[in-house]
Amino acid sequence: MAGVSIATVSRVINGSASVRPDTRRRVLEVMEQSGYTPNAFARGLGLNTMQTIGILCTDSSDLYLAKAVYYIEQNLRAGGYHSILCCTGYRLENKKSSLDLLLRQKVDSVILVGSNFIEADDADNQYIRDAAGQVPVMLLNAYFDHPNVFCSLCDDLGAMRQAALSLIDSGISDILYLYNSRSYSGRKKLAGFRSACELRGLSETDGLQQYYTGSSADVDGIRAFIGRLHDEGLSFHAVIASDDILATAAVKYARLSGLKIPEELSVIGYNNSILALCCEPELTSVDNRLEEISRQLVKTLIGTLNGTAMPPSTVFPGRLVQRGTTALPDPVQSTAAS
Amino acid sequence: MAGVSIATVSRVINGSASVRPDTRRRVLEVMEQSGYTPNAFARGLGLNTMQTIGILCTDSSDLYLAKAVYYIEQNLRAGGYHSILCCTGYRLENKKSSLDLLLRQKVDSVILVGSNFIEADDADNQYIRDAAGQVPVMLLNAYFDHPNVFCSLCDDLGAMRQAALSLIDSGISDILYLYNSRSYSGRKKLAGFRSACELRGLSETDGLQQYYTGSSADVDGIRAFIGRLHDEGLSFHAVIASDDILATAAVKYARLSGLKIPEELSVIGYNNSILALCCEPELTSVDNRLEEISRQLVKTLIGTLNGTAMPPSTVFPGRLVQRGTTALPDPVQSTAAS
DNA sequence: TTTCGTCCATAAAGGGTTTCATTGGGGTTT
DNA sequence: AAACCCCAATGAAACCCTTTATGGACGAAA
Repeated sequence: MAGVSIATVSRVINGSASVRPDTRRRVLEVMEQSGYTPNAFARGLGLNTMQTIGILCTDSSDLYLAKAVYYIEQNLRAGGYHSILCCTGYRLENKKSSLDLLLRQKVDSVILVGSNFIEADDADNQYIRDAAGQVPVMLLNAYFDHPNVFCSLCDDLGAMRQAALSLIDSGISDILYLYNSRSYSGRKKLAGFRSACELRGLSETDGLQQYYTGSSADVDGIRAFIGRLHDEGLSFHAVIASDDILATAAVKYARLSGLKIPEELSVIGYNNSILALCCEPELTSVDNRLEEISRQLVKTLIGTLNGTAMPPSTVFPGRLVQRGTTALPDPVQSTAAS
Repeated sequence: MAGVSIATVSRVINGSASVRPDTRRRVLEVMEQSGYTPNAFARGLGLNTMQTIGILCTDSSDLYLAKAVYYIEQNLRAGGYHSILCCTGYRLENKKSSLDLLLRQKVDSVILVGSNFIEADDADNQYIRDAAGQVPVMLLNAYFDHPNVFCSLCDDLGAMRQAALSLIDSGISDILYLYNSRSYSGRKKLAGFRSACELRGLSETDGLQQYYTGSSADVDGIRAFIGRLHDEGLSFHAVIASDDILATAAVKYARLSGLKIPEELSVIGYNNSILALCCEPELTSVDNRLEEISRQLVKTLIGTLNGTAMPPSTVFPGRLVQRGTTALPDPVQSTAAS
């Protein structure tokens, strides 16, 4: 207005139609000196988007998921999107209602992080299909085959199989696989462990798959659990865990039992988190490429929103990072935790 | 419309003016069966708010800050607000531009989490004052005296003083205080440590304040750093660290040097994080009441947004959680990590 | 002179909220 | 019982601030 025009300002802001250079400059000048800022709500109303993505995370205080959220947010912002975070916990009802909340907020898409039970009772996943009817739905580290649902994940099964194979091929055949059955990824990795056993004809080691049912933060409880397994006669010379906390507890168990690591007990964790570095000795752990997975997810999302056809899923291979809790022949370099 | 009215629907939705009960019911009924959802953008335009709070976090992948963000989000959502997350890193420029981004997005308030350097060069804080001119600005665990700026924090200084006093009074006078000088809270806690030394006439122990300048995630580097300090002739029988990672490294140092914990070396960490439980022995650590601080912050925020006059700052006392790395007489109970 | 393009202004959505005016019913006064 | 008043409930319309479709003005090329 101060300058000369009215809706031309809009064209200047959005760079939509052609505006004569000096007109553009004049408008920008006035905008500058008057401190004008376009109203985001009105803009949203007109464009029907506020460039906002909903991140639906079960528990962003979890070490691993927090990193996921972090990477996602970074990439989203770099792509010009805002992230609205929503922590749902693990109860289905809360997930549903939070998702509704986000959709009512008119987010452009929803990213599900740390969603367990994706394959549990398939009827439980109807809410995902419903959401996919409205916006593209992105799944981090989970697979779900449905139109308008996109996934970016690590081949946890393969990575775990590889880790188990490494141990077996180094001569250790009694391996305790430790996981939390409530965790979808824990079960997925279990399949990888089983696969490795079968490949090497160790099917009789089935008895060495144990799940821990307590709180995943109760390190000492986990340690005691392992101790009880041993006392009950279970014999094992290696522990593979579905996350670094469980593995850390195994290391503590070994220390308190006087077992030498890795001579008498090898331990492999998962996620390659900071916990792996806090261990003494440092923990061998599987790096599941969280940063790459996250980046790819956002890349796929933005491509989709721009109308580009994107592959419905991308899978990255895992990577075993060897440190002090194993003595594997494989000359994998030790690397900083991700 | 389907029912009978037009703007009455608005009243029903907002519960603003009085609507006859049966009319309300009829409207709700139609809304239900027609699957009507008010358009969030239009709503925002009319009300000039979308009930959204910006969380400006330096690094939400940090164990401690991730928890902070988590608690804040939980409380905000319980209060009917959405959280838009923005990770800025530690560079001032990024903080400023991210804050602008949020304000342009018309958030109702901004919460700063993990903002170091709050008291560094005061000119650097102008952006906070500017923001406070537009919306209430909330500071988690930092103090800033300015109109429309509200703080909720733990008395880290006092808590650290108390921790140091406990050690000193148990007979240990050569204490190494370990921190990262880039961290605002690390310096604040240093003041607490100094205060304790002065109170007990231990001013000559000033030499025992050491800061580590490397990456805070490089546990082994920190351990080596402590080793060098020792090799250079520094003698200490206790380590107090400004976070649990540093303390964990101290424990690793002791183990590798063959020092018995706590007989030959006592260690106290800070934050009472999961790392404290992963340590062997478990780490004595200061709990700085993150959950309460966060809850109070959101409470203050929502009160302020509702027009209630709120205290500009609330301070919680810290709490020393004693575990295996100290042998203090103080009969404080061991507690689960927060 | 006509035609075509470029640049810009006018005006119509976009979908709610809110003020204001209207209606009607119940209680009070006479 | 009639007149009056007041208040609760509702509808009509202005408003919030952009975007975008439409069309007009103007200059250049044919």
